Amino acid sequence: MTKEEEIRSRTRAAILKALGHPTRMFIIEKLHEKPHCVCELTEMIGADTSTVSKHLSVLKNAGLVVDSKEGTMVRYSLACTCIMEFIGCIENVIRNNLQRQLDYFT
Amino acid sequence: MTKEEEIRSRTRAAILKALGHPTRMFIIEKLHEKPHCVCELTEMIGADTSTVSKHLSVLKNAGLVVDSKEGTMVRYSLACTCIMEFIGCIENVIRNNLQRQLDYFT
DNA sequence: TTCTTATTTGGCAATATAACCAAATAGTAA
DNA sequence: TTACTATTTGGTTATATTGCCAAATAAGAA
Repeated sequence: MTKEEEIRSRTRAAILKALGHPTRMFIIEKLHEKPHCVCELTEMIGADTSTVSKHLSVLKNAGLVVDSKEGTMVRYSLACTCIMEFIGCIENVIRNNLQRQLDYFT
Repeated sequence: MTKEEEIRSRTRAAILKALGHPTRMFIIEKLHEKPHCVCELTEMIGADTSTVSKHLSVLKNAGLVVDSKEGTMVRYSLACTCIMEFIGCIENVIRNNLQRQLDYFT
């Protein structure tokens, strides 16, 4: 593994890692529908506001969402629209995984 | 968040999480080129064989790679070909992230 | 300036992850 | 059956992540 390959892998993994949490995946799905503020997302998720804020921070640092101030409220939007397209592809993997589990118990 | 939404997010996150490590991203890239056995990947990565084996296990459990036995050797192949397509999209995010950092220091 | 609302950050504890090493397992050759 | 090679699994330790709570910060209204 060359230094370039390591940096490339590390950089990519950092972004994928940001998506590797249920709450953040939910946020991405909701932002794909339309932009939301922290309090809206917090209400839908049902966790502490600080927890939601931290997840948004992770996504923002990864460059997957962007924010914009509107008074005291911060509105978050999806910056990388191909995620849900990729998720569509992931559904096939999920389906195959479930089928494999089903076959295992049959 | 309904129960369905939670399960959906959790399932998707589990797969994205499997991609959230530099070594596993490297493996995905190499398997995209052509199938490899553990010893080949271990040589390229430079980590312990057991470490590489565990990473492969994570990817296999996520349904992203498949394996096939050939004598004592196990050959791993990419099962989800759209990953590298998504990585292509991620390159834009990475570029934007770097640009943002550059702007910050200028 | 003070108060209110929204958001972010720090601290802490619990949980999860990842690396190496050694041992165990699996398949093939002798 | 034994020996060899490749791979997987268990144990351990260190690090990273995540949730909640409390405190701090930011923006606007009064």
